[in-house]
Amino acid sequence: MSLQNDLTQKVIEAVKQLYQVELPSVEFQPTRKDFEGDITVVVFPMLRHVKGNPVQIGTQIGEYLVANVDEVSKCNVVQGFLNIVIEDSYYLNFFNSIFSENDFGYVKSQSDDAVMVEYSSPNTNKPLHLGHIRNNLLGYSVAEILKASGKKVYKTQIINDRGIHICKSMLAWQKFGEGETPESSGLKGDHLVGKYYVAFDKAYKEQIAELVEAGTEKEKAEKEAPILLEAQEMLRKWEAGDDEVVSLWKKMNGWVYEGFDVTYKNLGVDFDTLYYESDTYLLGRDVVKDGLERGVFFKKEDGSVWIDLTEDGLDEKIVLRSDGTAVYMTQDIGTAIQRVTDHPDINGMVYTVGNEQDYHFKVLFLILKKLGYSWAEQLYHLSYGMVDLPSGKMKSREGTVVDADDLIQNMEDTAASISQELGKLDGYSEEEKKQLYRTIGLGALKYYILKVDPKKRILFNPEESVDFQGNTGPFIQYTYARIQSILRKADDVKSSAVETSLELHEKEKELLKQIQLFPETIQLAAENFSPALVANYTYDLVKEFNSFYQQVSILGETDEQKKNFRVQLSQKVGELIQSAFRLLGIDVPERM
RNA sequence: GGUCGCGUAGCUCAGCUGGAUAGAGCAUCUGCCUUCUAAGCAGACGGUCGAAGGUUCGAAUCCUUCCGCGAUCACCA
Repeated sequence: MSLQNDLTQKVIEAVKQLYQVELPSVEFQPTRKDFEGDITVVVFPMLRHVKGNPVQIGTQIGEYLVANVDEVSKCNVVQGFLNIVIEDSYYLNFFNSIFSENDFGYVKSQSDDAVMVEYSSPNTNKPLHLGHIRNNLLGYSVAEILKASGKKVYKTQIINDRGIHICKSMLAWQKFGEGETPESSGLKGDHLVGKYYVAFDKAYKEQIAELVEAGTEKEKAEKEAPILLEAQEMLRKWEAGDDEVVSLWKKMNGWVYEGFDVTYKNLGVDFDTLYYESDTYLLGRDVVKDGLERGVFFKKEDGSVWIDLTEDGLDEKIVLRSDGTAVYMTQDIGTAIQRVTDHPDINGMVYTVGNEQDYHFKVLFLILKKLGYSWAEQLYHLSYGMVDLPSGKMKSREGTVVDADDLIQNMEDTAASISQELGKLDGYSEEEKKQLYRTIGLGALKYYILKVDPKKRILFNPEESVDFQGNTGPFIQYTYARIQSILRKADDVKSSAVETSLELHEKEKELLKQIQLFPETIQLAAENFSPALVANYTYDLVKEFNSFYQQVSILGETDEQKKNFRVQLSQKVGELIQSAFRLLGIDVPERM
């Protein structure tokens, strides 16, 4: 029951009365700041149904609305735009109706269907970096937004714990590690394993160079370097279940998981269920065999199995090797089906994976559709742009990465030094301060990443670092802290309803309009899988509040009614900031 | 070469699926702290929305072509 719906009916009614024509719809937009009014009806589209000049039509409709709709106090027409002024009492009524509502804007009833959101899904041979951070923040936030829009959500990740990459780390550790453990070296587990991944690559490159020196062709050398052959042998042993290899694998993966857990905790992300590639990599083969019988797939002479997607504008794609083993695609088919088996209420999945895999997911979704799964219509690849450095792509092997743990620490340090300079934290214990620096540092980082459209690539310049002023997380957190300060001083916040006869200040009215937009913002963000919409909404809200705060005295107001309303309004804005930021996984501070 | 994505102020980004004079932040410059937190507010400066056509009363937004950047086209994952 929004104002717009009401007005739509009234405008249709007006046109029917005036011109005996039934309009299919009415187009609205917020009134531009330079004109008087709150909401604007665009007259132009009506010209298809009503003959006449737009100004005249607008004027007549406006007169009708003023006469027949209580909330409309006056109207004016500029060109083909009918600007409508809404009564203050309408906004005050709206405010009263939501004031005591918790989590205003969230849909509280939960759908029966569930959505599974996959994100993170790292390899277990190296620590997480800035690219993973974008992935994690996006996935987590989209999951929270979907929840707030009324969906049941499972958060998951598939951990790529097997394959040649982890064997490389294992082998290098065996060769050069001398028994080093996280305990013995004090190194975080994932960093320790990553160190040996880099060591492997170094040794591998040296061997290639030696072979080339001795006259081998480069391409051949890359395939025949002894250390690579050893790693491949190790993978074969792992697949055969060799005790020694498997136990080393378990040990080193264990170190990595401990390290990841710390990073996830620092980032504030979590998962409901986990899948491990070592459990799922064999899945999918039966499905392919079944699909082969049903003619979805076809077999080539060498025994490999393919799907022909040329009619869909794609190519042929392999789904089973000639030796009968699974490829990446087979696995993903199997895993998807497994997930629905495990959680029968799933009707839809979101895969948070970089845009370099656009093609893979296009194919995957198409295959699942062709296999006839009803839920295959509800799959979405949350594709995001890479995070690049000024020097180019990040590469773990070459050490040109922005490490996740380092970056988080960095942000906290910056927050700490700014905070200390400002010196507003008298009375805070060291522990409280540390907590606050973390809140602000992470707030800056998370907002910085989430405010941009997922599709766009981000160029991250470590030198310039992330801002703390302007359109940033700390700016919004600061506004929240200010509001809390007011609320602490206004010890007697009345929860009683506000008199609807109050005359609104322009800034108050703008704030109320912005508040009204929150529910639809959440829905829009959910439909578009875009945390950026929530971030930008919050920024607009906060800007509006700061402007209000600057121009209007809250606690200094002598009229008790007005003062009480302003305090209540501030409180509500604070709550909104908090719940919007919760959707982004960002905390808000009581002081800063 | 085929396919997909991106291109808006010096820099970083918005622009609600076609509406009025394209908006913010950073940077530069100017004001505002004996009054609720100046990580703030108010203002100035800054644009042929990559280019050219087309559709429309109306285009940054939709269509076509071209240019630039990126990704992808593996019996790797």
